[in-house]
Amino acid sequence: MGDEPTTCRRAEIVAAAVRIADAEGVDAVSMRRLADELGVATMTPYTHVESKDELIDLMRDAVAAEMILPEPIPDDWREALRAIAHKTKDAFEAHPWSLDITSRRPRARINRLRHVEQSVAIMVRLEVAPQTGRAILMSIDDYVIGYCARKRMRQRMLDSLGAEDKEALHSFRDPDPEVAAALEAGELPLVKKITGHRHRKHPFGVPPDSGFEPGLEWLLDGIEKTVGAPSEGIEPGELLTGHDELDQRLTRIRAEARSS
Amino acid sequence: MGDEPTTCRRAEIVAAAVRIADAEGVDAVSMRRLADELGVATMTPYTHVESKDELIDLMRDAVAAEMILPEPIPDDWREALRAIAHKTKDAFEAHPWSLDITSRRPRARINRLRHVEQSVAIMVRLEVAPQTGRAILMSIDDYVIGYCARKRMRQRMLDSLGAEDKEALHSFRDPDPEVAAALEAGELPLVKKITGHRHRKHPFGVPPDSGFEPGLEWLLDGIEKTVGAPSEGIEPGELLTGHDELDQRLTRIRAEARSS
DNA sequence: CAGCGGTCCGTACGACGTACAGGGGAGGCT
DNA sequence: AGCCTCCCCTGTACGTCGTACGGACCGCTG
Repeated sequence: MGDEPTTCRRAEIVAAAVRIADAEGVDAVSMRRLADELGVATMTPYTHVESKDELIDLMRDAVAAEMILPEPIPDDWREALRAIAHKTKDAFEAHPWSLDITSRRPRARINRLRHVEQSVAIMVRLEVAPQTGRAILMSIDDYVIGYCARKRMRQRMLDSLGAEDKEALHSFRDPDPEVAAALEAGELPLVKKITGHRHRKHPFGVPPDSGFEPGLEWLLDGIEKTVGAPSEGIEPGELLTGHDELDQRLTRIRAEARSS
Repeated sequence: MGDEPTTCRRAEIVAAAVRIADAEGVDAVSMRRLADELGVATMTPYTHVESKDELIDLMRDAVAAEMILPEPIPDDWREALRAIAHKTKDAFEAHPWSLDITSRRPRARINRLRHVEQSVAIMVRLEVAPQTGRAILMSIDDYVIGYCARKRMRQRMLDSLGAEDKEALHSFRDPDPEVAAALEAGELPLVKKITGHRHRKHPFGVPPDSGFEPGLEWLLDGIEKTVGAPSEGIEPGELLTGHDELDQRLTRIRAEARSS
């Protein structure tokens, strides 16, 4: 008992996969390439990893490890949430591929849970209602994820423009026939104005990123308005429980367990 | 001139692809399956669509079409932004697969531009500084995307739990050896409390969704604080221009075009 | 009539995820 | 010692994917 067996092997495999993804993009991560990287036969990784799907899940959790804030966490709730948000953003930006892949059967893994633990700890000190605490954490997470995802797409747009630049003239007037027609027809006047009325450069510019901070601060401002008037205190154990179906089931099961 | 050729064929192909994705998931969308759906040979769709990558881009733009708000747009900026945000969320939720796929070379397509046009129109009436307007739109977009992406992942977690339920006992004690060990060792006390201390059910519950509205309203609250004190008026054409590299280049090019 | 551009088809190739049937070595039994 | 069992590793093989390519057909214009 307590042998913790495959763990270190898994960790090596995942680390190799992350290394490949960082260096060559996530498309380069195939089981064969991964096995090569590890110096083993093609099928060997399957001894430690259930499927490629699980590998993806583990790779994403490896990124989640970098979202964990080093202690001590700031006392001020706003500063603490901001720090976590930035740390999360940095992790995504360091491994942008993690936004391009999704596991078909994701599970709660250790590093994501550690991340949750940290966040919940902040809410517990805040003493807001459970639902409010949940909503605060999730809204911030959502914003961060969305920001990183959109920024990632923006980067890809720039990359593909850059690639087409080399082909010179071709890129000028090959936006998309529908778009060109719409611009010509006077639909999209604002877009047209914004991107320049002549087809200089790509007929649409990729708008500059307006940054991470403004949205985050607005969100925190809005939250502060709510938190300013705190409701009754909470039992931490209630923090993530609520009133959807699964949750009711879990609550019921737990109650039964307690009474038996 | 003005023959608008392949458009309708492309539209049919994309519509078929969307139909398959809605009914059977994106993984079912292969070029062979798509060709079957259309009653043509495997390679025929390639006559109208450059690659599968472009198909993905077009499929996502098809979803973007559903983000467009029917006129008239509310006069109140806050109500208008809220309406667009909800419409966007609804579109993603109607086609959740669009969050699972990414085109490697995305381009600005007609429906996304129409969506941008609508959003920008609201900002123009607001008369905030260009950078502010951009930041407002992007922060809301980011939040919506993040919310939908996270909700999507949550759904998949529930699905896979449901699938494992059928396998009865197996699902109870097979969370992830690392997670089990951490819970046992007293790391993650809050997570443990939240999810029930015994391994009844999965040792972690999937927390209930706290909903779309709270975060959106907080964000709007924060924005309202900024908008309340408007800066100098703007020229709409400047709205999406700013100070990153690409943008400076575009601005310069436009200035040259104007002075010549 | 020939030529040509656009649409459609069939075959074929390389890469992918992974099922499956073995091989070999370490540890616990008799 | 001999044997059995379990685990880690391996090689081959199958089905599916995206798509390159060469050719067939069809309605133009010359």
